[in-house]
Amino acid sequence: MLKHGILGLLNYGAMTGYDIMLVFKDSLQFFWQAQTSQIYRELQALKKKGWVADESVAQSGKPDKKLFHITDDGKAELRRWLSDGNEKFPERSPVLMKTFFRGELSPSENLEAFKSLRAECMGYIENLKNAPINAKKHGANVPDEASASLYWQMTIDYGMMYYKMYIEWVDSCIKKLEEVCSYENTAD
Amino acid sequence: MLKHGILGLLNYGAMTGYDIMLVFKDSLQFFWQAQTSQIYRELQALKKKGWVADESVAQSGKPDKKLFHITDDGKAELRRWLSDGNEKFPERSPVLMKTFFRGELSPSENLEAFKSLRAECMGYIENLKNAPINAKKHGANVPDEASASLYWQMTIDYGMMYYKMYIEWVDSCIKKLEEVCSYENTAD
DNA sequence: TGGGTCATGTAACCTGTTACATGATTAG
DNA sequence: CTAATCATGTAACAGGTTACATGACCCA
Repeated sequence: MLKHGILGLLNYGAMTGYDIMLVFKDSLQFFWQAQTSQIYRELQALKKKGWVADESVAQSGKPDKKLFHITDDGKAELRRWLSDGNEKFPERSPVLMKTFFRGELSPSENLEAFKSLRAECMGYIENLKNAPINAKKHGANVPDEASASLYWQMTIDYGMMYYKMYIEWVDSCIKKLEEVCSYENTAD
Repeated sequence: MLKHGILGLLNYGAMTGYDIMLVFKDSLQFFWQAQTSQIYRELQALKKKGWVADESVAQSGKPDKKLFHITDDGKAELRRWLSDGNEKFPERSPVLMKTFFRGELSPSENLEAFKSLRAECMGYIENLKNAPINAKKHGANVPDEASASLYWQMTIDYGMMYYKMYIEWVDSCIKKLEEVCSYENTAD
């Protein structure tokens, strides 16, 4: 998965591992986070497969950097991946896994957990609002032609709809738990 | 993650690896799928940590089975995990990763991909509607007291809201692509 | 007699996480 | 002088995937 993400980024232009890390942080982090160490490892794996090639570039006043660019084989692989059907569902959710078993804890403990989850989601929405600004920071490394930015916008739309739905769900859980907690209090 | 899911299930009662696999298939598969081989491996790991214990049970006309049950240490670990804050966001989305790079393919190819994604989601919704029925198939292995089923219902609610949101999103993508495709046709 | 269900796993591999390690320049 | 930024990685570990392997019973 990460391999193809990197391939897709290099398809926009040559980049160093460090550049790729920055783009992930600013533009893809809301649906995929990647560790720096993993990016460098995947870059080596991609090179071994012949999908990317690199050249060292000396810089004055900065350490040398390795510029990676996509090869013809890499482009072919990128297109193969894109054409190769949809990714399988469902996506794993650690949050739901925990929710499923919350019967083991008290309603008031769970209520607190959902409240903090809500606050976290609000933060992510704020973050997403800055996505268009973030993307402009590295103009060259991110799609700017109309066709590419159309799809980039789709992912942002998804993020917004997703977090809004998430907050609605969390609110419905909070409501249910507040009811349970109020029964408990009146029973005392 | 899987470790704690298994621990949570065993907290409802003793089960074999095979039982656990069935519960995953019928009740948790919409937010977590687990391979049989992985379940058996995790069971061994859980045993090594002293969180579960097993006993062999001979059966007439069937192979022997290993019944696993949770230990006191296991219960303590389950509660520790539940109390230990929320799982980190965001969850990874392979579908969004692919969407991001679709500029490389033609709008009509992408339109087809979204249409098949839509059909897939509809199937998942139908499946989720059967979740309550599926859960009854293994009564003993799934929560039935009011407190536990409250949380189980929350995960189903999430699933429903999630897939509805997903279909809305896919529809908005389809609409955008149909516009682009119609421009292309009139330009010919 | 062939497929489904019950029942258990091993081995190799791939992907992701965490911790550690280095070193120069530049801005406050 | 110190923290941030640019720049590159290694090692160990944890978690998930795929393929393979076995064996008995039951039903059609």
